[in-house]
Amino acid sequence: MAAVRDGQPGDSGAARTGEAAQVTAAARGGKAAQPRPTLEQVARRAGVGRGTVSRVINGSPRVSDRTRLAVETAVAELGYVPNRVARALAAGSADAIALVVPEPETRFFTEPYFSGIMQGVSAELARTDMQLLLTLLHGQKEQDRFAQYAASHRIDGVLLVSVHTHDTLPDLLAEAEIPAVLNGRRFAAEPLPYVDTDNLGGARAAVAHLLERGRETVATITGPPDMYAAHCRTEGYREALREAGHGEPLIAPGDFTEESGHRAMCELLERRPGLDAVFCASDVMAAGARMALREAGRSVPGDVALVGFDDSAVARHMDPPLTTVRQPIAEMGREMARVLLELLGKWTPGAAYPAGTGTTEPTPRPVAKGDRTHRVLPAELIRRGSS
Amino acid sequence: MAAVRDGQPGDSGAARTGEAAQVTAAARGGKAAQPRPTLEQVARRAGVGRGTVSRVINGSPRVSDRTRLAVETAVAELGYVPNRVARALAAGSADAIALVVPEPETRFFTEPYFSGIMQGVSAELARTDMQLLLTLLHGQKEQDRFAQYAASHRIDGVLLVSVHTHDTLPDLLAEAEIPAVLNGRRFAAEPLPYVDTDNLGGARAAVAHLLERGRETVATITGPPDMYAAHCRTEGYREALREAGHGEPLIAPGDFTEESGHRAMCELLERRPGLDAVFCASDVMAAGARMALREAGRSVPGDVALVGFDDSAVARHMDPPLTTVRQPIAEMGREMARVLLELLGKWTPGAAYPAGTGTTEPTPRPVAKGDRTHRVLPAELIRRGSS
DNA sequence: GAACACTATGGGAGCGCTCCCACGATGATG
DNA sequence: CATCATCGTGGGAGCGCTCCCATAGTGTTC
Repeated sequence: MAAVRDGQPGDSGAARTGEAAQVTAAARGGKAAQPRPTLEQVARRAGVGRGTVSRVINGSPRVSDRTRLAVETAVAELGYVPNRVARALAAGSADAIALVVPEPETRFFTEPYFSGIMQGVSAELARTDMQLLLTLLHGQKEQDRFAQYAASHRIDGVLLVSVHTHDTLPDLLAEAEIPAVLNGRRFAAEPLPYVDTDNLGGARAAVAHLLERGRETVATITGPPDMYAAHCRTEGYREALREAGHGEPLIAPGDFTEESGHRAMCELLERRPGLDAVFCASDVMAAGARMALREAGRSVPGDVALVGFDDSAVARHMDPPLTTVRQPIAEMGREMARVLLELLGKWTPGAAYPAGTGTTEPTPRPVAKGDRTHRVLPAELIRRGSS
Repeated sequence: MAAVRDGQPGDSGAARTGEAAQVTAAARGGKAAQPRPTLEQVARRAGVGRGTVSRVINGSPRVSDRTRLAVETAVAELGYVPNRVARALAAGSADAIALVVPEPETRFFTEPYFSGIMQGVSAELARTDMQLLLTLLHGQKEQDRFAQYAASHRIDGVLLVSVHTHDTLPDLLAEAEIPAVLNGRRFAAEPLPYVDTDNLGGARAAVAHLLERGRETVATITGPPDMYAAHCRTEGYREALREAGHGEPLIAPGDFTEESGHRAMCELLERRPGLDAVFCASDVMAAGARMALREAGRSVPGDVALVGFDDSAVARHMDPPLTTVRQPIAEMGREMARVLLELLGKWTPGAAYPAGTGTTEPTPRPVAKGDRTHRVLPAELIRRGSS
C-alpha cells in the first residue's frame, strides 16, 4: 500500500537536487536537447520566405493556396509552434490580459463568485488566443506598483475585480493608459468601463417579494459603506419600501462577513423585537443572521423571513434553504472579457479567432449603439424556503 | 428583465464613448503618445553601456558603486521599467508559470479548494518576479494541445491541478520536457513531482474517530475510482476498520457530487438499515447524505454520525456542522510553487528575489537529502457537531 | 503593345533585452 | 619592471517574430 511518509510542512532546510539542475538546463534557453523549430526553418523547408510563413500562420488571405499548403505541411512535419514571446515583442502587444484581485478580498475566495468570474472570463478568452494572467495584489504598496508593472508590456489589458469606492488603482491604470474593465463600480458615474449587476433592482425585487408575502416590518442588514454595490442594495431596499408605502426603513450596518450579520441581527432584534423579515445584503451575512435568530428562538420563515444576496454556496445549504438574489456571475465574467477585448480591438462577435492581420484599422467598424463599455446585468430572485 | 438598463441611484450618465477608442490606440504597439523608455535610453542618460545597465537592473555584483548609482538615478528619472517580453525572448525563459485546471472539474470552482491553491501559489510566487498564468482547459482536445502550447515558450513550468489516473497531460508535459508539478498523484508510484495530502491518514483518522466514539457500523461513501485521492480515502477507511478489528467494510460508490452522496446514502440505508455512522469522501457528498438521512427520518448525529472530507464551505454551514478532514490547502499551493521554482532553479529559501545572474550554473549545489519533489502534507480532523 | 492595376512573395529592419567576448585599467606577483 | 589575474565596462550578436517595402508575376485596359 502506498505508504504515506515524508512531507512535514516547512522542512525547507536543504536546497535543490541535481536533477533539478538538469531539467533547468533543458528548460532554459541554452542548448536544449530538442531545439524547437523556428519560423525561419519552416520557411526554408517549405521553400518560401519568412514573411509568407508568417502570413499563413496568421491567416492572412494574401497567400496562394499552393503556398499555403506547402507551409502548412512544413509546419506539421516540423511540429512548429510559434513562439509567443517573440511574437509579442515584435508586435508590441502581449497577447495577455490580467485578472487582478486585491488580496484583502479573501472574501472572494470563499465565494463561488470569484470562481464564476474566472470561468466566464476564461471561456470568453478561449475564443481568442489571449492568455489569462492572474494577479493577486497583496497589500497596498503592491497595488500601487501594479500599474507600472502592467505597463512593462507584459499585459494588454486589465480586468479588475472587487473595486472599492476609494481605490486608486483604476485611476492609476487609466493614467498609464492601460485598458481596464472593472467588475462593479466605484460610484454611480464611474467613468471607466465596467460590468456590474443591477444591485438596486435585485434588492428591490427581494424586498418587494417580502412585502408581497405579507411581511410588515422588513429590516435590512447592509454591506460596507465603501462598496458601491452595498450602497445600491440598501437603496433598493429603500425604494421597495417607498413604493409599497411603508414607513421608516430599519437598517443595521454589516460588512459582508458572517459575524457582522450575526451582530446586526442581534442589534435589530433588540431595536425592533417585532420585525418579521430581514433582507441581508449578502448570503454570508444571512447565515450569521440565521444563527442569531436561532439563538433568539425565532423560527425561519415562521417568525422572521430571510432573504440574502449572491446565491452563494451557503444559501442552498442553509436550513431552510435561503431565498436570495442571484447575479449572473459567469455571464459577468464573460461580459468583462468581451468589453476588454473590444477595447483592445480584438473582439469580433462570433469569430473563433481575431480577424486576420490582412486588413487593418481602416476597415469601418459598425459603431456600437448605446454604451458598450458600461454594462449592468440583471439580477434574479431565487425563491427558496426562508421566505 | 433583459435590457441593459442602468437603474442605479444618482446616475448622471456621463457617457464618454470616444474615449475607449483613444485608449485602444495608445495601448497598441503603434506610435503611442508616451513611448516607454528603453534600456538603451537609460544607458545613454547614465553615460554607460547597455550591458552595464542590464547588470544593475539584474543585481549583478560586478558593477562599481559609482556606476550603479548613476544608473539607478537614470532609471528613476526616466521611470524606466524593464520590458519583460523582451527580457523573456532574449533570456529564453518566460518568467511565468501556468496553473492548469482541466475544465470538466467544475467541482473545483464551487469549492474553496481551488481558491486556496491559488492563494498559496500566488503568495509564493509573489516572492519571485514570476507571473501566474491561469489556464482552464475546456475539453480533451484542448488538453492534448496544451503541452505544445506550453512549449511555445510562454511558460517556464506548469502546476497541474486535479489529476486523474488516466490523464495523459502529465506525460505529455514530461515528454515535452516542461517542468510540471502535480497536485495529487495519478497513482501510488507517481514519478512526476507532486504535492499531495495524506488522504489515507486523514480518512483513517476520521473513521478511527467514529469508532472511538462507539459507533459500530461505519459505512463509507467513496469518490470516483479514477481519482487516486478517492482511492486512498477508501483505503484509509479500510485500514481503520481493520486496525479496530471490525468486520466487513460497508462501501457505497459516489463521485464527489451532492447527488451521488444522496443516492449512495439511500442505497446504504437500504442495504444496512442499522448503520450508525458514515464517512463520506467529500463534504459535498456528506451534504447529499445528510439530506437523504433527513428524508429517511434519521437524526444526525443521534442515529447516524457523519464525517466528511475537505472542510469546504458547506461543512461549517450544515446543521449540525460537519465533522470533516481538512487539507492544508493554501500550504499545498505554496508547496507546489516551491517545488516548481526549485525545479526551475529559481528558488532560494528566504530570498525575496531570485539570485542575481552573476554566478551561474557551475556553482556546486548542496545535494538535497530526501525527495524534495514528492511531498505529502498531513491532513487534520476537524471535530464538529455531526459526530 | 504599352501603361497600369493588382496579387503573391522575399527579405531587411527592427522590437528591447541578455549573453558574452574583448579591452583598458588596476593591482598583485615574481 | 615585466607578467598575469582580475575587475569594470562597452557593445556586437542574436532571441524569433511582425511590419512593411520592394519586386516579380499576372492580368486588364485603352
